[in-house]
Amino acid sequence: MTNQEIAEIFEKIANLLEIKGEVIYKTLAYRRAAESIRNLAEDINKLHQENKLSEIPGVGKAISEKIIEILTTGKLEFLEKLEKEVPPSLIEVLQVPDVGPKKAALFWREAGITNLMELERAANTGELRQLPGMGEKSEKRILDGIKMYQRRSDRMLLGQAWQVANTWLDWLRSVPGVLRAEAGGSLNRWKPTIGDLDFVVSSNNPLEVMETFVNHKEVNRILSHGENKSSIELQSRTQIQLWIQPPERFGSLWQYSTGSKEHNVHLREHAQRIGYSLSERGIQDAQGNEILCAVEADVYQTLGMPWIPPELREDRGEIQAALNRCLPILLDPKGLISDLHMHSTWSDGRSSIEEMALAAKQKGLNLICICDHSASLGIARGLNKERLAEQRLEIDRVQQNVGKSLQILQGVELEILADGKLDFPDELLQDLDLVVASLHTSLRQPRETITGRLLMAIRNPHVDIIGHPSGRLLPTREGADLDWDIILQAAADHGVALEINSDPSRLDLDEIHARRAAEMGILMCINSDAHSFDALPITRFGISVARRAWVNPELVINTWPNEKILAWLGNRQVMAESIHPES
DNA sequence: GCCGTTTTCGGCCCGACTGTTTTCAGTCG
Repeated sequence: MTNQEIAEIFEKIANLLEIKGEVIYKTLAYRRAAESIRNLAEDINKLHQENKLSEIPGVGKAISEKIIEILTTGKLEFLEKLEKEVPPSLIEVLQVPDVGPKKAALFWREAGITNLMELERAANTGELRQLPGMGEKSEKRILDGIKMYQRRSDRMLLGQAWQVANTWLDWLRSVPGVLRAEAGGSLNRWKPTIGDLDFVVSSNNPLEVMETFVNHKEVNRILSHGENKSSIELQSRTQIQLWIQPPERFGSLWQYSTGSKEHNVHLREHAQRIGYSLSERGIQDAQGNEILCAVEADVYQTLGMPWIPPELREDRGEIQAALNRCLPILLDPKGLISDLHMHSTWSDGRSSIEEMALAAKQKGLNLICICDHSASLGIARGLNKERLAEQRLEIDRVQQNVGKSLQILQGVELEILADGKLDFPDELLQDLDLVVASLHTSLRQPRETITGRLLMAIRNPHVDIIGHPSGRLLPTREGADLDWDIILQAAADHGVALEINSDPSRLDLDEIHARRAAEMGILMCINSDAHSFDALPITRFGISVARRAWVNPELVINTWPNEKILAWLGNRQVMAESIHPES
């Protein structure tokens, strides 16, 4: 049973209890526990063995007993009983916009509705409007909501979301009356996947700006329209929300809209403890005096702490850290000066080595490494020994052309084969400047097998970096079922760097494991894995993973000067020569 | 059900918007 599966069980309990009408704080407790289990870096089975379940935030006596029951018996009597009381198919009804626990309970108890299909039928026949508190408009809203739910678009990937968002930000900034426009929500926190887009605007003419916003030419439907807040659905099905406050309240608004919800709840609890009340409009002290916050830092300062960077605002300890004045130092988005994994036309890239090098130089990088695929990845036209030798000549030629400000290394993205062997023999590997070893095939092997494959790569002294370690593909394909305790320990023991692959559909290591790796002092490497020259800037997304994972910049080898990287590689080379892998 | 710089009991975040109501409940972020 994985952390994810346990978290889902508690989420389900929370939903069912809410419909049942249990006191709200009990359901909140289950939801909070689910969220912190989802964010755990360590395997919950291990925490159980070590008797540390109650150290998980939000997990007390009752919930840890339930976790133990699930882990030891594979089921939970409490949930089974609950499912007999409240039909679990009602949870789907909760997914419909404007339907929450109270209405779901009303539909179920008063009209016998237990699933989405029955809800739709009741709305179509006009049965819903007969219920107390319901009317014609509510009925129509629910029908629309069901349609929206059924055609809902998947969460967008971060890269695509920023593209769309930048277009909207440009437009918003051109609207008369807009003094400032910024992205809020999960986008501003650089979360790997984004649901809706959130924007915040400062303006002294909110009505006028809102009017322009909801009449934008791409709007399909207006979901809500007020003075401070409006929400629209585009023809593309993307939903956008806009908040507006005057400039003197903009800091509070931006802080509020950036979230996360959990961060804000925790922050408000803290505010309350020290005698303040916090909202998107400002802060009130105990006497009811308003403290206006024009910038976000004012909000945090009033509450007795330094400004917390948005990427940290997930309620994963950042508020306590801020209060203790020990927020982590985060990687500067401009701090990457090398990129050690990119492709070229020599395998499946679309740009020549020269084009990649020129773009890298233009971007201000000091060092790049061309890592085309090794032979066995046939679909990517992987290189063999002979073509690698030819490629070395080409790299030397390009190096001459681009000059000394950019150093070009020759590496390889080495295939870890299904049986755990590496695609190239050691003699070939030792001639390369750098080796990135990656899994691309047979990712669904059982945990022991696939962990063993990766272990063999980590233990090979010629391997410097493990590329996109889990192999996940967002938003759909989960990563391999790795035993992370073993993998991370091996990486630490062998001084191998783990890649944070910047491709928006990978972002792998993910932030959970990157944070754990950082705590263990493991080296990491943020690479573009670019397949064309114009993809080099995507390292910004890899940087966001490192920031969200609290990674100390010193552990990120792309922040090192060339000499330090070359010395690190050199040391590994010496180690490799002194070790006989078979002995 | 959880939790403690006021607490081991008694609290537990805040405001905007909508629709159905004549003052508020429900939902959402």
